[in-house]
Amino acid sequence: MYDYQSHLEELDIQAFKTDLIQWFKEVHRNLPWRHDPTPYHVWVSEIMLQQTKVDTVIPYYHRFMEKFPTPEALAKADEQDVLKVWEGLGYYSRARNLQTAVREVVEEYNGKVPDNPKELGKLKGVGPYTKGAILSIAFQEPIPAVDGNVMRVISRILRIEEDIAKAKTRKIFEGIITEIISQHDPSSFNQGLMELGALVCKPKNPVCHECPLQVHCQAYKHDLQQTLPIKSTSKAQKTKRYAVLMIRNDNGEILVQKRPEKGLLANLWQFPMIPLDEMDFKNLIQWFRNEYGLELELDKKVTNIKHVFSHLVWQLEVYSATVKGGHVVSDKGIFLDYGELIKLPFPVSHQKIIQLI
DNA sequence: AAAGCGGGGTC
DNA sequence: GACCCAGCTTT
Repeated sequence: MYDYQSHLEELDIQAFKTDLIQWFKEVHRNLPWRHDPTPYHVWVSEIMLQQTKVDTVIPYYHRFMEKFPTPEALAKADEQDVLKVWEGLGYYSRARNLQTAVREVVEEYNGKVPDNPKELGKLKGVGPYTKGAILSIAFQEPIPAVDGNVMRVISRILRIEEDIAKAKTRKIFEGIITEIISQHDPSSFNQGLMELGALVCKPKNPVCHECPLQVHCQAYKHDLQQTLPIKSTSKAQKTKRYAVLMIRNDNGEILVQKRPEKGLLANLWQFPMIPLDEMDFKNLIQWFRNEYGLELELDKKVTNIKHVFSHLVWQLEVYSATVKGGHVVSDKGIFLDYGELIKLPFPVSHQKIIQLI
């Protein structure tokens, strides 16, 4: 393993800080959560930005703040309404954990977001990165906020060849940032590293000729900017096949059901899905009779939908069908008309099916 | 330490 | 297609 410690000792930390912060103040993007960086604003934005690009987050952030402008407003909201605002953003446990944590802040901390690592880090959904981001950006505390950008930028600057996919590698970067972070403006320092990672020191084809830190960069010096950082690859996803049923009753209402409160797409809604690897398609009518006590009449296959998640792939075969009668169906589902149905949060894969109605 | 957890953009 | 994104929780 290459010795990056010598490069850290070699680094002109004062010039590095100055160059980074000055660049950030000159070119930083005008983002909505930067207008008034209260702890609540920073918190919500940082949760939304987890594994999600800035451009994707912006419209969600506006809608979220319009609907839940304060911790108190979010605390007393219905979880289904929070999920509806989050609909399409993904990683829905972020929204549920955020509300859980905000409720704790309102009840235990009088609505004030904790300004110390110990209490902040206990909040649901607030991990090492988010804790550091809130403390540095909202409270100007010199705490590292190490995300993928920071690991990439610092890997290149100091020629670090540790595998950034490994969990323990993050601690190496936290140690380095703790040593070099600006005590005077930790907010601009941390945001500067991330902004640089997003705009200049990109994963592929970094724009080194525009980089304010070029003179400090070991990767540039040795032409390793395309090689670093080192990141091991994850294994391929598995594919699961489902039949998805668009079932209308006599009133033209459609059967939907709420997903379980844990696991994939928790507490979101969907059209009934039958795993085709576990059951033969020809048994579907019988299965539906047992499950719902209704006589299903299949109409036709409407379409196929392939939906890719980070860890698996859904192959959906969408069928239209009808039942006689069928108004209320216990906790396994409910018949709703279009106007009622679109008030509920659906995953994107099933939003595509709603479009077919 | 590894797996589970979304969805969209880029190359 | 593969990669990656202002990561965290659970196992």
